Amino acid sequence: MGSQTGVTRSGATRRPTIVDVGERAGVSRQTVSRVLADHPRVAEDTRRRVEEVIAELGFRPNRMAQALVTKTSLSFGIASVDMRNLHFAETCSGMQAVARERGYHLVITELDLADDGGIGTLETLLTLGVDGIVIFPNIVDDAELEAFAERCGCPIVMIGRAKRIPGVVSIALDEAGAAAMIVDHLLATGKRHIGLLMNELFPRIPHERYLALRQAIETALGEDTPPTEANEPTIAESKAAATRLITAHPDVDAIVAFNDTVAMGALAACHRLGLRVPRDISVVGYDGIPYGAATVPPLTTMLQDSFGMAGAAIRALLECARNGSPPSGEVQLWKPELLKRGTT
Amino acid sequence: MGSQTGVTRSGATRRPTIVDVGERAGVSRQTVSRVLADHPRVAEDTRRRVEEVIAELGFRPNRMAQALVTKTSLSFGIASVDMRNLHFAETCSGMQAVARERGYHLVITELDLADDGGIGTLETLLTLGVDGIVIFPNIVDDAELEAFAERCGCPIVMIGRAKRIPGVVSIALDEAGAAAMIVDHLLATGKRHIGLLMNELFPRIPHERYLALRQAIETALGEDTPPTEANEPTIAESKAAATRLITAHPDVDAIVAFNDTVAMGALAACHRLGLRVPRDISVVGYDGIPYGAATVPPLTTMLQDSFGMAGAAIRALLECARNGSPPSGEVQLWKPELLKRGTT
DNA sequence: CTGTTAGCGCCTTCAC
DNA sequence: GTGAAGGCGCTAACAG
Repeated sequence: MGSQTGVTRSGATRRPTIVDVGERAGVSRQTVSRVLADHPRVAEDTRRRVEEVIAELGFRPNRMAQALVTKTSLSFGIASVDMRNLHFAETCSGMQAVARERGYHLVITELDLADDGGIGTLETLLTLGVDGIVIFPNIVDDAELEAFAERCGCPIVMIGRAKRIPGVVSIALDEAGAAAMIVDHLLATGKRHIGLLMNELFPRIPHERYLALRQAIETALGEDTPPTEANEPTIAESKAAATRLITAHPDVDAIVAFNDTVAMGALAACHRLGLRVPRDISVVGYDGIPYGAATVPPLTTMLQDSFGMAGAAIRALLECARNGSPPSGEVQLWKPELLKRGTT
Repeated sequence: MGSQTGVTRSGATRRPTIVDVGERAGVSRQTVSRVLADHPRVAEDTRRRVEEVIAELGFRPNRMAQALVTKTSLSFGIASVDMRNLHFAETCSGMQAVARERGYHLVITELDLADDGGIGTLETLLTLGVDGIVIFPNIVDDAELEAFAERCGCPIVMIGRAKRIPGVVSIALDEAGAAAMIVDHLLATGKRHIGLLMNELFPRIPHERYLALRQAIETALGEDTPPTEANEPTIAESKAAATRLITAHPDVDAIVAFNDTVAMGALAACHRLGLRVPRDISVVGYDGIPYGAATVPPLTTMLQDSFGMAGAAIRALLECARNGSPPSGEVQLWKPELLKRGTT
């Protein structure tokens, strides 16, 4: 007997294949394949018949089989440092929307830094046949990433880090511009002693945000190194770090935090210490996460166009996939926007 | 010439295959396959030689080719209603950790409700060959989901909704227990007029949380329907809804919100209205998201063991995948824990 | 212990 | 316009 859409030993119905469709429609499987691919040279009559059978059987082509022969999986790999990061979640949602429009899906994973400093995770994505990779943010060693980019045979985009690496597209905030805007704003509101709460999660890479803020503060105030604490970006750690910062430097009248989570921890610490915000002390974050609107007072933050950046990342990958060209190694700097709310 | 690891037309190096490895090690590709699978009947000597060549070439097996023949992709599909939901992000991170341990990866997607009310998205996951699906939370029509579960041939788990659907494992909070704990706690702290801020994002399915809370309030206070507002779970919408609720029902002295995001919006609204929390009004959320620790005062919330539930979901899928059995249709109710903080 | 044969489901290249 | 081979990279089932 020929193949037959029926019941397998396990009791589950076997999914129909193009052969099943072909037999039922009285054509070869090749013709079915042509219909699926919207090939022009198919008789209108044949096409309709095949499409009917496809609908009848609920046939859907096996993407893995397609990928095996076309070498195109219609999937992208997304490697995040921490999926619980809200800014990542928003970016992810944006990437997914753009990808879906074009028939792509996303394999999302957390970088396992213990394993090869993250390269192992990227290699694993390759074995899945992804057509491109987004790293968010890139904390892989530059040299290793460059080597990987060269041998991996698929385009790579990193979000959140402005660094020119051959074969890698970089999409990031204009940190220098952002820092200048924040410092200007704080000075304009009468602040003079800016303290920083930075992220030391990834000591192996330089903190562009930190460097940019320090530079902006030096330029504006002529000071040298601003008082700085570094901590993991959790509420509890940020509260503790902010308390340390304020205790050690009682003259600090403004805190710039690595991101909104850190800023919210800092804000809570200020309240606990009995400081009035923004009168005694200002607080600024980065990212523009929704929860910043719920604090008292609402958090001033450096808004990132997560959705726009997410779309740009996927579009860059799609572009490379379409014309087979390797990524240009370009750096896209996105204009920041300071959302002035209650904490400044 | 035989196959040769070299440069393709596009300039990218072709990934080596088991044939390449076999040729170089002087064995058949089948032997390489055995080494990969840790098959016992391979000469120690041969195994070592093959492993050397594998390392030398940087060979990694093509997962799609493996999946095509084994009918096991070592992947699970995760369908979320909204990836930007922080509770989902945490669950996702947990699922990913457990899955990775067992060599599985996750294809994460948002349910496209416009397309077949979500079934289309699930069908797409099937074409990718996923070995199981997690729906979070399930907002697909019950009858449709049941039909899908029957024909899809892979196990399905839904998180966040306690409903017995044949062929679907349900992992959810014990809503009745949670509601009783909250109401008891509010009564114990002297509150008498509980208002609800619920989620009407998915009008097509009953709100277990709402029903449970209403039941608990009726039981404890003998009241009928508590004052309720429904809104999308954003900060802004929640602020507005809370304001409406309080304005319309000035005697309300406690608000129970659908989740922490809604609760944070409500808290902000209370502050804005000049109400003292918890003295004038209490606020309770659900989920235990980290940001609840940063509000002033910190948010009282119904803690969910996201990580535990995530692990249970993946483990249920792994179990089914391992012994080929369909899911039992069981309902796992997880014990809630009330995290009493400053807002009550 | 190892090699050979036969596919998994699909697309590409050629014939007709 | 359509069909018949051939193969993507891998594993299962036999041989030996």
